[in-house]
Amino acid sequence: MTGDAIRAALVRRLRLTSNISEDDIKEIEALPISVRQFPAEMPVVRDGERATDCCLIADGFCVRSKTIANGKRQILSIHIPGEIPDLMSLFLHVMDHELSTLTPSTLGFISHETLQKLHRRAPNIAEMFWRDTLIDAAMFREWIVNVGQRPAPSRLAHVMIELRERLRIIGRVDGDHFEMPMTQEQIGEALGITAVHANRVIKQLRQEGILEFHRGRVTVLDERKFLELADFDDRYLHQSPTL
DNA sequence: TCATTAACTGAGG
DNA sequence: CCTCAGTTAATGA
Repeated sequence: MTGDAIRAALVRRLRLTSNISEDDIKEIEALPISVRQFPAEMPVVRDGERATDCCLIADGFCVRSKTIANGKRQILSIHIPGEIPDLMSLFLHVMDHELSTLTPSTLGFISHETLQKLHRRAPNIAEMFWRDTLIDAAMFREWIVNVGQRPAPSRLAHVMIELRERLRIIGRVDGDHFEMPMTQEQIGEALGITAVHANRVIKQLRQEGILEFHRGRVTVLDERKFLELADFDDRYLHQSPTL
């Protein structure tokens, strides 16, 4: 995949989630990007590392996570093509968590220097990145509520629906199914439960006729029950651009 | 390797 | 007594 295709992934998302102008699109299309391929389950930026670039996902799924002293890992967020998961490293240079791939991924790296110059030159783009970062924080608040307060089946349904609604924006929901390329171990790490319990929860949703989950693909069988279980309100995603 | 399930255990309501 | 969830272990795809 070329730099052009990677910039296109970002532009596509910004067109759908913000009021980006044609001039600003030209700015983004002129950004120097270095492209790198990563295999599945590979760290991209490690906890404690000093980042010099921000990472734009062109293709693949990534997660942000933290690992505690006893080795247990908490997955904090899931990221999809068109997103810049470590945008905050532009101002918080030393990573306080890890970014890693879930699937083989094509990533574009934009230097902090380039982005800082862009911020000064194009305040509208700076505002869009501000907005992205605030939405990121809103998603973390929702994640905390999810893991801290919802029962496990609702936790799973909520994470699934959030992922689906974000995939929908980039045109990656196909009818009643969408990709969630995670093992049950990883789902457990996202929900704060063991892999065995994640399996029990999936089994329960399957038996209740709500969904099917197989090889990283979710198929929704009963949308009404699914929504009710997830207790999902998309307000926190702030999807429509401010008008 | 990952998914599945049973059996047992304990916390907590 | 019931539900939820961790642990362990066996087995299947």
